[in-house]
Amino acid sequence: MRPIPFAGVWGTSSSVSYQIATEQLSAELEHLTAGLPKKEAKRLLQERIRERAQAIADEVARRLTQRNSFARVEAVNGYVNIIYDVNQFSNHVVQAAISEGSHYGRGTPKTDRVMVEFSQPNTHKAFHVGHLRNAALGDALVRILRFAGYDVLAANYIGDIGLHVIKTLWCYLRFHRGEEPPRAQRGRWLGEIYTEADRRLNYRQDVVDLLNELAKEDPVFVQAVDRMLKELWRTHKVGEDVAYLLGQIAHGREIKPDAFYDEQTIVQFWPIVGKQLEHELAEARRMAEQGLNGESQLSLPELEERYLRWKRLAATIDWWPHVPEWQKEVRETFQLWEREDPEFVALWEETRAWSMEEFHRIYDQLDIHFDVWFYESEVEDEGRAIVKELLERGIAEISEGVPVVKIDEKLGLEKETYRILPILRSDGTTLYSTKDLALTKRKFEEYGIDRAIWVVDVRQSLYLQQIFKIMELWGFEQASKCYHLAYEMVMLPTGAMSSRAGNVVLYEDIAGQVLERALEIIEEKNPSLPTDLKVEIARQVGLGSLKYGMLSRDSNRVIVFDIEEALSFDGHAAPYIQYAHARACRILEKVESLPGGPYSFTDLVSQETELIEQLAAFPDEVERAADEYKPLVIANYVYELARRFNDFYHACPVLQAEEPKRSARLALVAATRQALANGLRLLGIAAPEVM
RNA sequence: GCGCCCGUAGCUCAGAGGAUAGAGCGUUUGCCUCCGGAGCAAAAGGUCGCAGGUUCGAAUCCUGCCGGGCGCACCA
Repeated sequence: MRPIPFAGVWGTSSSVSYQIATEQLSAELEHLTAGLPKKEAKRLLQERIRERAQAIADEVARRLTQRNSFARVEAVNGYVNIIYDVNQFSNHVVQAAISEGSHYGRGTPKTDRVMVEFSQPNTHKAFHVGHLRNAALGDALVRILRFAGYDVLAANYIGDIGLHVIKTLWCYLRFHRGEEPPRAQRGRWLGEIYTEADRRLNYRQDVVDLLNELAKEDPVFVQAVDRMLKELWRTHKVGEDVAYLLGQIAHGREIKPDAFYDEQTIVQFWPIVGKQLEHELAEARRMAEQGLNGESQLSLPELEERYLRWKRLAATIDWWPHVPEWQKEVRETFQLWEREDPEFVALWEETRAWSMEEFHRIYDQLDIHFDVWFYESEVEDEGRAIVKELLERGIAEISEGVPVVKIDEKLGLEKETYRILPILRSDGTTLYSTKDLALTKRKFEEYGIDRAIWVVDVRQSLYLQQIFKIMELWGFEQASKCYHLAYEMVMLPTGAMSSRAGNVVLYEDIAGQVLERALEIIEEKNPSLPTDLKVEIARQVGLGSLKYGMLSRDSNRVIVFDIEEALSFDGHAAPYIQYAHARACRILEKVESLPGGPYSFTDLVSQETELIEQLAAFPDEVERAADEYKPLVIANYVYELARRFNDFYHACPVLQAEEPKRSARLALVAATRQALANGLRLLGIAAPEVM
């Protein structure tokens, strides 16, 4: 049984006659089709079943019509369609939406308590559009589950300690001590320090990665290597390292960052590499101008990209000799944290507050709220105790000096599935897994939850399954109630975001642009509004649009974030839906009060029936979105509702209509406005009354 | 090597085993004397990656292949 998929009729449709026909005919057809070629037999079968299904449907429809309990019962293409009374049905839907108001669509209260952990930003790092996808998704999920009737706890888990924090603070102390960023910029400033730290510490690897790629993919470069190395030898006399480089590149073997005898080799070699890349690029451009294919197998954009990478690295080639010493300093800095050095802890607290201030500002702006705040720094000790316990109970063991859980082995799995998870560093410092085990235990023991949902990037999929399995091995029954809501990453047209490579779109930058654009449009469309209202509406429209872009795509699909698209408020986007809402408000504003029901929904045109049909679907869609953890369902729903409302709006005058049509249409507008507002609210998107 | 995800219109994406696969952007053409044009109407655009299978019926479920992305021991 399913709704009839035709606009304008309401009822239930059943394909049961197909099943009956198939059963009835199966024996009979076996000998009928005997001896026929397979294809023909199949066609005959299909034909007969269709005929029989139609006959059965006719009979069922005839009998149901005689009883006369429905408006109409018909048989079409073997389906039995039971059609309701239009006026009754419409009144039921419209009056429900009006009388239930902001509760329209709500599910019955459930006893399950669910915790949704999402957002999880790292302090000392930048909040970018990838984090926005997570926040929008998690927040919408919380709102939907709540509306569906669950008892929901929204939890945030701040990454306020870990290697990234240590690196940032090392870089601060080493290179930026005493610098004071402007107050509103402190969070971002820390993020930049982190990027710098990361670039410094990975510098050798980045240089070597580029060399290895060139050796592997650029035959022209490989041909020129001999000459380049001779030049290096002639000018700087670094014999052993030249031999090493030549050997590795000639034989296609990987160059290792720490295999050099002379700290200066790469420093001297780098400009020579640059000259070669520059030469290759110039050559390729010259050939392209003449419309010829160059000798290089790489495309012009690839050559350009490589040259740019070289150039970036060349700007700080003096870092090369220092990298090992910096790495050592970072380990020492980690010890300051482990020893709880008071001065260091004070610095950590201060800088952490800088990031938290920024996060709170962002959450306020986005209208995202949490019931529970967890911090990684709070579960370190608990985590270490758990590792000890797991070791004692034989679930964990020491392998190559590292405490690990060999999950497949413990579960008795032959095929490698969950593999091995380290749960503490060999030097005793904690890992993400150490802290996550402690946190998960706390969720179940202290919050009494029945289900735990993690809204986390799909790349951590294996990792989270490992955590869940360790909880199971440890004896937690709730392990089976853990669920990872995975979502794909946000990429840029130029590729994956990477703070080290310097191509990250920060949330605050894009939000700034979107707000500015939204304000411009309001200024143009509605110049007479008071300024602070314009600003507020710009926020609602701009950020709504940003969120909708994140929610209107399936979670397991990569989003390529395109600034142009984010700044466009036309078509399939939040402003379209908000605009429909504002229009509805405008009509309702013009009547003193909404006439009471029942209304006369007779002689409806298709735009009216389609709108009522969509209105009626809301409660089911909420339930489905909650069952499947899919805000996308609601995103699609509200768009379709707005679309049908716009069709109605253009086809059906409301205020000018004659009674009783006028009252019925007014009620329909009011009901639609309510459903639009409720649907948008579930996505965390505001429904402005004017825009 | 093992595992997960994606492949639908020129582009970005919806699509709950069911009737004629839908939107937006872009292109072309119309619509403000009429509740707000961030809108509406119309045209054009499809071997639903390929090949098998299950089914009365497959974009949807199963198997294999092709193409792309991601993950797999002390990052988070």
